[in-house]
Amino acid sequence: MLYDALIKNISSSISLSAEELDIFLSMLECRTIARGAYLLEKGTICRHDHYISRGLVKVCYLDDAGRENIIKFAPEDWWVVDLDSFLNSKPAFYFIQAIEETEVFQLSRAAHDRLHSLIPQFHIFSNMRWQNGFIALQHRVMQGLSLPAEERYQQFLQKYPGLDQRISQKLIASYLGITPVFLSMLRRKWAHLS
Amino acid sequence: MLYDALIKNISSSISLSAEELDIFLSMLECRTIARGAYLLEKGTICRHDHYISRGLVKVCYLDDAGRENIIKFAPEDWWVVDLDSFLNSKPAFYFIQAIEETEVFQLSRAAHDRLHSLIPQFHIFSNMRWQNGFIALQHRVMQGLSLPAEERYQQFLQKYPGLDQRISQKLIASYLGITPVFLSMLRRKWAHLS
DNA sequence: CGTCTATTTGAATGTACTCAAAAGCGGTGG
DNA sequence: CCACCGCTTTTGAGTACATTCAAATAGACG
Repeated sequence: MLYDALIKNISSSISLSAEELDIFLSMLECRTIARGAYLLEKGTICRHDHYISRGLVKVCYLDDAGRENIIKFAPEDWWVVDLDSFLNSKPAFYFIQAIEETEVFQLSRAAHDRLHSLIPQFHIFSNMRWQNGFIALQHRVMQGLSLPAEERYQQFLQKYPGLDQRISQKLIASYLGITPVFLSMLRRKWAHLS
Repeated sequence: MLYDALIKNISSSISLSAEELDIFLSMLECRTIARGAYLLEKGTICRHDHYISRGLVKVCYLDDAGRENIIKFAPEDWWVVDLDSFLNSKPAFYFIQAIEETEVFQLSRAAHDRLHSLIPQFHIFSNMRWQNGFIALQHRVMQGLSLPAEERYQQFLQKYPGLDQRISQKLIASYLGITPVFLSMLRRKWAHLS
């Protein structure tokens, strides 16, 4: 069924009754966005939380020099939002763009709030989500500080298995915080060694 | 009073009744640790969540080369824990050490769980804490990827006002992900420019 | 087939590191 | 009070990692 993966996703942290599940599902809007289209544009307010049911998006920001930096990929079964913008109704610092044609279930801020007050279990779900998100992100800070690009690439492969086959090197380089030119040089070196 | 700052800290996200506050405070243990002593040692399980009421600690890990890297400072009024270790009873990857003589209020995992089931508002508090933590950390990932050391230093000053006066350059360098030698060179350059 | 973008390659440059040594500074004991 | 010890900071030289700019090549898409 359409919602199978999402239900499984939610159920890994909380157990909802059939009615509660219905309430939750009824709040979702389904949307399909084309390759290259934006789920969130920089400077606008992030009005929805998104669950990716099919496809792939990237979360990016532009640095002072105008270069695009990818802070996260979200393939199937990932949740994605600009948290600061969503919670605090601030203009988004990040933008979210589809790398492939993507299908999302989205939850508005109003629905999100209603959900938490109607079904307190969702507080637990949110807790899990952001605590785990924090742990994963801390791990990434650590890598960024101490590992050379070569090992960050390995970590990328671990975190997003198979994703290297789905996206361009340019995007991988942007995620790793190096230039595509330098990534290309590394790959040549690796090819030579094997 | 002893708990004033802590109560204010909690009250910024939730409103507790006097009884609830009593329950919370009664669960805390107060502890003083000497300069250089450990609040958490690498490899042991992080059994407490800590609120720093006085002093200053650092959260670090050792990289493959055995170098110490600081991922966060926690001065007065900050909370600090190795979340992954605390939640999942894993051996801690990080260690937490006092830079100055430090006084903490600590909450055991059992107390933490009891608190959340007795007073559901604490779910909201945790949510706030980790969502805000996530936002701040994401900001740090971003810096690590795209900003040069010089601008990371500026961000450090903003995040921890006055802390540069309290700690050695060695520690700042470790937080910024550069060597003390290189930081010293930067400072010479800055002094020359002004 | 032609156009647009991604990737590769090369050369020159810049940023940050290592190693080594000297200088500064704070605390301790005689 | 001074001398010494250990640790931090500074300085210098040489090196490694990653960047920029530019140009050539390869791929993808209409």
